[in-house]
Amino acid sequence: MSESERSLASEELADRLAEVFDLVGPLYRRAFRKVEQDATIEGLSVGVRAVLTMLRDHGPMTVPQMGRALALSRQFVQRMINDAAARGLVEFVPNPAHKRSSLIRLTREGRTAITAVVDRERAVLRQVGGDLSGAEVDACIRVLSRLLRSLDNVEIE
Amino acid sequence: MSESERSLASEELADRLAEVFDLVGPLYRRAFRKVEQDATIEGLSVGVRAVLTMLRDHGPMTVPQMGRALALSRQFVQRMINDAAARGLVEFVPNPAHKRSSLIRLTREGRTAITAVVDRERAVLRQVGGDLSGAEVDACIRVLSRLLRSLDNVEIE
DNA sequence: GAAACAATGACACCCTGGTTGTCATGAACG
DNA sequence: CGTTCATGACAACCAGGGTGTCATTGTTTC
Repeated sequence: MSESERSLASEELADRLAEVFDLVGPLYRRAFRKVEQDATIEGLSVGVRAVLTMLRDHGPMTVPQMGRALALSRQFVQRMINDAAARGLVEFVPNPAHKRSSLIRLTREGRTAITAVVDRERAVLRQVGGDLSGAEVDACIRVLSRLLRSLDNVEIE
Repeated sequence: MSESERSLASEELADRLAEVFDLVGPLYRRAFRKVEQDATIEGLSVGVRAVLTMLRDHGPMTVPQMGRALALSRQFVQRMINDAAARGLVEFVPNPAHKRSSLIRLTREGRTAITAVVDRERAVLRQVGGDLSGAEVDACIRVLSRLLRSLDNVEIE
């Protein structure tokens, strides 16, 4: 592959990736509203919903860890966690690694609540799937993950 | 494929799609910040940037059309457009179809500004592309489009 | 053509997600 | 140790974005 061909290809790829970003905005907003409608039934704000799902999929973690994983400021996550803790959805357990920063763990109530929300969302997604193949969805996940990781380094370079 | 197999498959597909959504949130936030840093150089807010790209890719459209396309309220889009118009980035041209609602069109200044922003973003994306294949990106676009469309109907059904 | 209805623009108000800044404290590490 | 780094707590603030309302102008239907 010649130099010009390569740059042409990466040129076009960049265009397609831009298209991906153009989809992410609207998709985020629509999903946001859907989640908002949906999670408020359990009395969860969008922010709380996000941290609870994180804990559900990832097991106990510290607040700063979650902030990084969700691309949210640690202070914001802290607020969400404090809120969740005040409602008994989440509890603090000692962290063997860092003594100051305790691990956050779902309580049984928390697990119940977030599971209810997520299950309801999954029910919607099941009908959505339609003719999408597993391979396509996998590719999508790979592309998005890659984009996510690359935006991490934006400030560094 | 038996009934149980099909439902198993759609069950699993739903899980993967949920994964996609979990990526959309962080990705949106990171991209948002990147755009913020980037577009403020031209003095464009994120909202203005969104409507200008829309006009750039799609040609002249009315405010309500853009609202639907971007999953934003028509009032919000209107504000962005008025803002853009006040700075001469955009102009109103008579709409043959609807007499009240004029078409919004990029001015030359607007095109210049948005092109500068988008080009700078593309430069970043070019390096990001890496080992992603065109097919993967296409699949990603298809999946996201599908999700977007399906969330449209959420309130209807 | 008039009357009813739908869509647009304009303006005001509000909510909340999310950041930044600061400070004090406790951990890690030379 | 002293210093530096990470965490929690709290406050202030910003801006994206929605909703509600009104007047106006189209559009439609009888």
